[in-house]
Amino acid sequence: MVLIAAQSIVEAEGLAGLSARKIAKRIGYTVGTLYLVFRNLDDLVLHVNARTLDALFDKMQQSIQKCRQPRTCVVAMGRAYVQFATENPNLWNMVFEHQLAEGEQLPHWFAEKVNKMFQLVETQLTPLLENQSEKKIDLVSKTIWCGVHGICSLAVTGKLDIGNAESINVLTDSLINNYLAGLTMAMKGEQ
Amino acid sequence: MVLIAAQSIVEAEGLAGLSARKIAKRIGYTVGTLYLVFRNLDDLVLHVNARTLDALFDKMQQSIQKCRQPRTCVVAMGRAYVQFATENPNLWNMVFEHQLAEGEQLPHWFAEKVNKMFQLVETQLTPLLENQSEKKIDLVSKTIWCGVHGICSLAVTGKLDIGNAESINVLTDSLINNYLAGLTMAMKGEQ
DNA sequence: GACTATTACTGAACGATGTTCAATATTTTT
DNA sequence: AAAAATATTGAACATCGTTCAGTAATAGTC
Repeated sequence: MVLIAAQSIVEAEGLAGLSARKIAKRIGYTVGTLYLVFRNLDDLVLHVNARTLDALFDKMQQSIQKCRQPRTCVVAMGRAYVQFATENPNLWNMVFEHQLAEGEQLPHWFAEKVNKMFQLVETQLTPLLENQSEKKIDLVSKTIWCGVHGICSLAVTGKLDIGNAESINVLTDSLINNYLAGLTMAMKGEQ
Repeated sequence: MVLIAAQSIVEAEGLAGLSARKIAKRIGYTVGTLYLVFRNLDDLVLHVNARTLDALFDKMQQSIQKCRQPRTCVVAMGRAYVQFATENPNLWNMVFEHQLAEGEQLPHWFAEKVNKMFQLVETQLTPLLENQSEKKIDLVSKTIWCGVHGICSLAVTGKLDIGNAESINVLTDSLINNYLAGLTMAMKGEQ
């Protein structure tokens, strides 16, 4: 209940519009009750973010059902990521906007969710980088995903004038396709 | 005075640690005075961010003094961007973390500063993409810069376990070099 | 059904936040 | 010295996250 209420507030008003009293009012309870369910607001936000990551993971998994080649699968996942971010800007943004207080650190189950998503990318990339070390595969998937994330990030927050929704896809396609092209070319050169 | 005080607070404690009263105390004034200088805290943060962008621009401009080839210049700028972000994580982070209230929108002089930085990248890329349209050059420079930004963003905020400082440079180099390699290959194929 | 133990929830309180503005102090001009 | 202009204050307001003694509701036991 709390999470659903918090989620809909964030969807409408972003992290800045979220407050304990607003959540409580929406579910018909008082503020104190929230602190019987969650340690504090940080903890609550973390759990909303967990749901967002789960939803994002599902979208990305769905996106690779119909593709055959590894390269097109990675592009499909990139587009799924972009689509999710642009369709749920406030929820997606909060995952990265939110920072824990000085002493605190991310719980392990949160890092695991992020890792699970990376596995998805790595799995697709592995056949493309068959005779490469695991370290190299890790490097490549992180590079690609950081890149896609950067495009989303600047587009969604409006810090960079990227243009309409389609031009975000153009950037993403360009990034993934050319990067992978350059990479496979470099691999052939090594052999 | 206000900006310098605010800057040093953000450097030490991040945007979350910044408050009007804390700035006032540091410069020996009371809160009210701040509102005679800036419209509100958003406005103040915007001006701190402007200084950060100026400093970043300088670093990037310095970084291309010693390079000859366009490709190595772009890599040098990427590394300069990464270095600045990792050396000034809180200041750099605030530029992207901070969001204006619902109705407000970024002043034009802020967008211009961002644009000026992009010009730097585009200028370096132009000789590499000689017979390409301006639109294409724009696409390429945005793709590269979004990518580099994504790497920095996830590394600095700690959302993704990237490892030591040097491995960020490895990611950046990999991104730029392979992307540009794939791109120039595709261009040759077209001719 | 009456009594107890357990759980669920309240709402007032605390300190800190951004923001405003009448009142006061300081400086400059006449 | 008086007047005008500028600079600064500090108390007030609404809102925020967070806590916790106290009350209400439920479940369990005899």
